[in-house]
Amino acid sequence: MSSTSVPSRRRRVGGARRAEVLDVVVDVLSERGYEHTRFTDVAKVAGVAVSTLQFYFGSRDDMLVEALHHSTEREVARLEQAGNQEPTPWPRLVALVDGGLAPLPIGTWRMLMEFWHAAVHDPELRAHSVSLQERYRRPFAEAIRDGVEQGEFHVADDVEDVVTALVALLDGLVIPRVLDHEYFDADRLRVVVLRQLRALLGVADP
Amino acid sequence: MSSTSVPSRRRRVGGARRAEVLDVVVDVLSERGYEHTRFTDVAKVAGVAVSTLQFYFGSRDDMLVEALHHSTEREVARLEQAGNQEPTPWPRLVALVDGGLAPLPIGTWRMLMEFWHAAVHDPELRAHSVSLQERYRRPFAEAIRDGVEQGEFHVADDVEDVVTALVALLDGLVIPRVLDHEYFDADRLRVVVLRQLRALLGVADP
Amino acid sequence: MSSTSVPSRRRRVGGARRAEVLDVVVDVLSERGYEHTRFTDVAKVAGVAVSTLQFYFGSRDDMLVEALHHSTEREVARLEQAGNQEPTPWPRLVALVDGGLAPLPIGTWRMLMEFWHAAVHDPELRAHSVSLQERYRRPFAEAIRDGVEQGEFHVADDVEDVVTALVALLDGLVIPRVLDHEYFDADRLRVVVLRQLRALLGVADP
Amino acid sequence: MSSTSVPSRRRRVGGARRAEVLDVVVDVLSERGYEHTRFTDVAKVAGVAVSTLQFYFGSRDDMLVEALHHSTEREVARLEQAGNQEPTPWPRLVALVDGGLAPLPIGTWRMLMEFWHAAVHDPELRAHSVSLQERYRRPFAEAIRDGVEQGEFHVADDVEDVVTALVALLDGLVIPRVLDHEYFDADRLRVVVLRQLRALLGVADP
DNA sequence: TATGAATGAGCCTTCATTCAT
DNA sequence: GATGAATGAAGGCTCATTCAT
Repeated sequence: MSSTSVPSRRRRVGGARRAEVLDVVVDVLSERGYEHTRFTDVAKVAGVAVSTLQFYFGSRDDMLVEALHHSTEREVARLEQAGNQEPTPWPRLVALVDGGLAPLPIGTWRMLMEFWHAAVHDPELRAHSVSLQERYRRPFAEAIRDGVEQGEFHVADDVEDVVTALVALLDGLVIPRVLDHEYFDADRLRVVVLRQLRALLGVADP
Repeated sequence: MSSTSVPSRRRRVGGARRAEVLDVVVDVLSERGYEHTRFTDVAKVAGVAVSTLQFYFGSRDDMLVEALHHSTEREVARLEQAGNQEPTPWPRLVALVDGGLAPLPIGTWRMLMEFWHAAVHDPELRAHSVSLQERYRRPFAEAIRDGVEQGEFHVADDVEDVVTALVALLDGLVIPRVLDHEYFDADRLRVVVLRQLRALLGVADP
Repeated sequence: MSSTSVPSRRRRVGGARRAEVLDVVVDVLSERGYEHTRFTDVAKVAGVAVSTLQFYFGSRDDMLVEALHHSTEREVARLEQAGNQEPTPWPRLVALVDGGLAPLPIGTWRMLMEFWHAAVHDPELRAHSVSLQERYRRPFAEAIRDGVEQGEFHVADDVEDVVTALVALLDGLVIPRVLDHEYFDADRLRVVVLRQLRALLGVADP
Repeated sequence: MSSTSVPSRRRRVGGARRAEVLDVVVDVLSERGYEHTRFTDVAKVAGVAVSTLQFYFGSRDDMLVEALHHSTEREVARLEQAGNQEPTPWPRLVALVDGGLAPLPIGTWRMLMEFWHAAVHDPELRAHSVSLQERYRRPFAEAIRDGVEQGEFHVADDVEDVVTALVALLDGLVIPRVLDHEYFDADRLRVVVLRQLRALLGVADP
């Protein structure tokens, strides 16, 4: 649905390079973290002057927030995409789980964490996190509801709560991954998560 | 178990107030976040001079890291404590889950998030996160292993992976809680989590 | 009399809008003050691009100085005009005083103050202030000299000093007016100033 | 009266040097003007670090405003002082006029102009200018009222208006003085001003 | 003629840190 | 043990200016 990105306040300045530079911002941000991303850092990597960044984005905060929006937007879109490939409920759910466990560049997951953290301390980002989470949950919820309606799934609890738990599980797995904890193994976890999910949905083991 | 706190070389100066002030640091830190906690902020709340803080803790980073250690230490201890109250595996697991879902002051959970985030960008903290996570996982792992040995639980996957998933689920639930997302409801989630857990462990529904 | 305005080397580029824009510069300048008038401010009000202003006027200083010249020029012309309407000395003086106390838009008076202030710190403007002041004083001096020659006025001091005092009085009244001090009342002041003037010139009260 | 200077908001920091430095600020300010007085300029002259100035005064604006207050305060006090030396009305008025025409360091007069100019664009300073002007006018008004009561002066207009005119005259003379206009001669002007004043007050020529 | 893109210089401000008391 | 004075380093921001179109 409406992937029509950010209705940002500025964004009527800058030439073609602006878009490229924004991607650089995302990279640097995921690398250094919100609070440690200086104009200088981005400027150096992007090969533009600091004042050019300000010309493009306004303030440092505006720049970082736009990068945060941009990248989270992209992730949600990626997930929605993943879900749309499969027509039937269970394979669709599996695809969604795989989307949440995919071996993407580590920066992707760090960015997520940056977003959560930044949102804790910034009301505007927190508000965005609400709408973002809604969109993030929707594909899961729809797949489960479809499965229930088609008699394929049998859920004892409220679907929303199941989604909350499922998403929390995927989000929670981001943490050991980003912190590079040894015990984390995406492939083995995938098995566990899916087994757990089958149990919750009353789907027979394969 | 060795609660050998703070393995650091940090000094041990300052009078009795030092301990009180450290608690203030924790509060301010959970409130403002690592990067936004200035000496001034703490000084104001604690009612001491900035130079006093430096006298107590050394540098700003030393102060914050000590606060991070202090509070995470406390949380792990709390969990170990919770597990020790119950003698049999399943009630012990339930107690541990309840420990992870407890309606503690929101600052407790924010602190956890601060820790994760800070650890991403600080090697020393990352190292600490490894040992901390080990201790955090242990009570869960032990309870499950006990249950398996006693024939009470039947686990299809590696126990460590089950623990990873379980802890990830609890950690992942910290996020909507801290971000104050509406759909989050600890009580209902508790039911879902426990049902999920029973399914994984082959424990009959109550 | 030579109204040889703007003795500057400043360029003469730009279309018909240039003149209109110059008036905008005057307005903005009187509103915001010399030091706080940015290209951006003028551009916004004039509805043109910043680079257009630079195209018209050159540098920021050039623009502002030209505006200062333009507006002071206009004021002096207004005064000369006022003096020329009346043929006999005393009515002419009265007209000049009225010109100095006229209820013009407040911007007019603020501009005067801007000019004084700017001239203090800019040698070129200071030089201009000298020639400007000369022309400003002249109508007063001529009227008084005429009155003396015609035996209508009797002056004990040097006429130039009388003019200095008279102009200082009018200029000094600009200050409470611009600062919007309550005690300032142009009508009542007019009576006082004229009485004072009659006393100095030995003119009988009406 | 109540020369109990500024009830400033900060001012509880800084050692003994603070007072000395404040005088430096006044000097630099009168020399360079409000808008062109940088921290750097003051720091260089005062021989302290920029951050020391900020430690003393807070922001650049706070520093300059305090300097403005400080110096205008001093001037008003000087005038009140001058008036208090003479017991009888006319000599007292003469002393006040002399105070307004005194050959003080040019910085004193430039400062006055800075103050007027700054007050035009800063509401807080404008408010201060009101109270300051009140105190500035008072000695003049009291001397005149005393003279009237003692039958020494005979005033046709409202005393306040006479004061307005007199102060305006003195203020207006600051302009050519600061702009260093050639025709300005304090001694000769003094004669004119006093003659004018005598005429207004019905005092016989000496 | 008129303008948007891009940039560099200059300055304020924040903040941790050092030092003397 | 505890604190105030003083400072240097670093970064964000404003703004005029240059350049290509």
